[in-house]
Amino acid sequence: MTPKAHFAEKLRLAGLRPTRQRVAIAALLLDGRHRHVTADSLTEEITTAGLHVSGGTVYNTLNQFTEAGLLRRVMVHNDYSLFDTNTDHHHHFYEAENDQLVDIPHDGVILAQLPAAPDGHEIKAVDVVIHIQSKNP
Amino acid sequence: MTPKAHFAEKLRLAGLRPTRQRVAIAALLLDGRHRHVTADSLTEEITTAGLHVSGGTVYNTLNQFTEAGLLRRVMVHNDYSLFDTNTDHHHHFYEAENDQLVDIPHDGVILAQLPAAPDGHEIKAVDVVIHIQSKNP
DNA sequence: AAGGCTCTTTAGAATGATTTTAAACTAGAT
DNA sequence: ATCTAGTTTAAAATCATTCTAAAGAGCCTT
Repeated sequence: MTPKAHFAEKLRLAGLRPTRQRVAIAALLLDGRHRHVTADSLTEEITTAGLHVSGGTVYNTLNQFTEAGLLRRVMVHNDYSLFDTNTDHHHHFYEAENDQLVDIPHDGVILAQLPAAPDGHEIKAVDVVIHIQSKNP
Repeated sequence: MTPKAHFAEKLRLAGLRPTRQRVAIAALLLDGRHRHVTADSLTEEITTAGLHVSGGTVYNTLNQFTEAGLLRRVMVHNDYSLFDTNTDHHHHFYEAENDQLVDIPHDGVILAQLPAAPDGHEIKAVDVVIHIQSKNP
């Protein structure tokens, strides 16, 4: 199976029509490497790859991939959106000084006790962000 | 001590010059009630109180109060900033459907094990957000 | 392989929260 | 009362993201 066909199939399974743009972005983001991207950094990657995708489509695609569970949105500040290509259950260190996000392995944080969700609700996800700063002395 | 003097003192202790606007906002936000506000909802409160503070100052003040530790910024989405008047260590339920944020009592979530911070770094804060959704059946 | 229907992409305009600006103002020290 | 640095103001600017209307492309049916 060609790589292109592989990603097209992946998109179909996710309920997304495999357009040229979505396949190209999937090839960049869904190749198994674990990293964090922004609309901006992704656009750079696309350009570097000698391709062009309009800004609106980059945003749409990131949102659609996230909704489809192919990406995960990480909340650390309100400046712009961050997406994690690792959708496995894991948490993050965040260093505000350098706007640096680092994955914490799955077993690095253990939640011994979760509160019950409010009546009529269920837990969808648990996000843990550990804010860190460089030590002074 | 008049209420005004009380809040002025509180601001001085936090390293902020107690201006008319900051004292007014402190009186609204730092009275001990635990709640979540946005720049917008705060502006409404100010108006309801028969006062006026310019938009820029509302934003500046929220940022300054946060930096001074009088408020806490809560990260749940990238649409606008949320501030918590409760600065004690606690976590949140977040229901995206209604953009509803609910405090979890301090002992509701227990982190049994924290990972060590990366070399040369120390942990500044641990934020836990439990995303919830209403149950279908 | 052509037609058609719907979904998608595009460039550019629009939106909206937040920040910046430059001038007017004020808290607090002298 | 006076001075100065910090603050407030209204308005403009910024910037990530979304929206728009028209052009394009999957893909199903002939």
